[in-house]
This record gives sequence, structure tokens and C-alpha cells, in this order.
Amino acid sequence: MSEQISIGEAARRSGVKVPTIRYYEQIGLLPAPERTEGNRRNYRKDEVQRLAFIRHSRELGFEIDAIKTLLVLQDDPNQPCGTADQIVIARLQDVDQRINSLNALKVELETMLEQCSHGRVKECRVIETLANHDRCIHGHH
Amino acid sequence: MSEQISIGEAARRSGVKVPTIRYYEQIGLLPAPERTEGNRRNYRKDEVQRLAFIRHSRELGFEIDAIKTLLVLQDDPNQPCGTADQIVIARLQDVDQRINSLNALKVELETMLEQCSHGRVKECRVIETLANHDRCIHGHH
DNA sequence: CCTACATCCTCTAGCGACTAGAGGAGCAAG
DNA sequence: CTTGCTCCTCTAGTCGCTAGAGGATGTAGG
Repeated sequence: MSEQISIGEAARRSGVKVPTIRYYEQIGLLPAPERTEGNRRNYRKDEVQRLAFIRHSRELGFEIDAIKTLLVLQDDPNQPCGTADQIVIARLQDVDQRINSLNALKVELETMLEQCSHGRVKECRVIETLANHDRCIHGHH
Repeated sequence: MSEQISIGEAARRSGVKVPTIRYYEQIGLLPAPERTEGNRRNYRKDEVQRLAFIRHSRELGFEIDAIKTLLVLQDDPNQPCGTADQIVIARLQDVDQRINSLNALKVELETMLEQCSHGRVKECRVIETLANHDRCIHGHH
């Protein structure tokens, strides 16, 4: 017969924590597995594989809903992959936006630090920049 | 006497939404303002200023707890500004890390898209890359 | 066989930083 | 006087987990 895979073992193999696996089952992202006589979850290899898929997708920042769609696609290999493409493209745009705003932020934070005289709060540019958004790098709005 | 500033007006001036202002009061980030006869919040200019400070800090990604500390510093101008510095430095490191991992992500997502033949899911690299982390850009682990 | 101890089970509540909605009161303009 | 806007409080929901209580089951050693 095929191997017995406990939830702990599945966690080790997939890199998804035990409570998170149970959570995924609860929200319907992962189907409920078979149980042993003692009522313990007993995973099959393809379920562990599915967990790894989920984990990788989460690492790439996909939302649970997007992952659900991706999993449906994976289960039906004759579907055109345009939907998957679009999910990835949307995520890519999101990532680009985040990178841009984080870069702007980085500049602003660095400027704050450079201007700080390391004296008292009274003449501290850090506090003042936070207080007075107009003077900051983003300018008026 | 000084101007009457309703919560809606304070929201408009500071850029913080009305329910968020009430939330900030609830968690003790913003002191409870005076009330009018009709039990409405009545802000003073310095309170609106404080809201703008909070908003800008949030935009820069500072956590509420960090902002609490920054506000205490702002209120006591004779304190050395080293604490403020450290908060900013910590945030800067965090931002740097995020930028790095987002850039790695971007590359991976782009690679996925480039390899996709835009056919069926069966031969789609997008789905396969997600399923098979080993083959992805990050390599084995 | 007994005892530790690890692992598992379910269930509920908490996190951060809001956001949404119910149900009602106050206020200004027409 | 009525319409419609803003305001009030309160509770519950969002996302993706994480933590903890309280108990059952499984395994290894003595």
C-alpha cells in the first residue's frame, strides 16, 4: 500500500506548519484527507505535493483566492492557461508598484537620517519631517 | 476663540479617514478631544497636526507602537533624538529587505511568464513552476 | 505492563490595522 | 417640517495565520 503520511510529516515535507495545514483544510483550500482508526489525518503524496504548491504560491505573495483558482487550473490540464497568466501578471504589477513605493520610501528615510544632527529632538529633522509632510521629498499635495 | 474642527473636517485636513480617527482614539494613539454640547468631537489644530504626523508615519510604514514612541519624543523636545534615529534605521533595514525579496520575486514571476507558451495548462510553465519549487529560480533547499 | 513524552485532535480567541454596517441622534438648508 | 448630511456608539468582519486550552492517541524505554 501507499505510505502513511501524518500531518507532522506532511508539514516537514511541504514546509507548511501543522496548524496552517489544518487552517487550509478549514477554509477549503486543501481537501480533507482520509483519517486513520485513531482519527488522525493521513495524507497521500499528491496532497503533500498540493501543499508544496500552495506554499510556493504563498511565498510568491499570491492570495488564497488566487491560489484556489490556480489549483483548479492545475486539476484540469486541458484548460487554456490564460487565466493563470493573468493572475501572474496582476501579481507582477502589484510587486512592481510595491517596489516603486518602497524605493521612494527608502530615499525619504535616508534623507531623514542624513539631515538628523544627532542632537536633541528640538532640532531633529527626523521628527520634523514626520510632522511636516509638506517639506518631505514627496512634496505638497 | 479658536476654530471648531469636526471629525469630518479633521479627516479632510489630515487625510485620515473618520472611522480610523475614532479607532486611533480608542487604542490610545490620539487623545480624546473635547466634545460639543451635542456630544461631537471637537478637535484643536494641534490635534489635527498630530493626525497628519500619524498619517505620514503610517505612510512610511511605521507600526502604531513605533509611532507612539515617536509622538512621545515629539512632545519632549529636549530628549536626545537617538531613539527616533533607531526607529528609522530599523524601518530602513526592513524596507531594504522587502525591496530585495520583492526584486527576487519579480524576477521569478517574469521568468514564469516568459516560459509560458500560452497554450494549455498541461504544458504551462506557470503552473508547473508553482508545483515544482525545485525547478524555480531559487533552486533547491 | 507502566510510564513518559511526542504528536495528534477540536475548539476558541488573538494578532494588526483597520473597515463595514446597524441603529439612532443632531443639525443646517430649503 | 422635512430632507439629507454628518455625527454618535457598538459589534463584527477582514486576511492569513498563530497561540493556547484541554484532551486523546501513539511510541519507546524500563
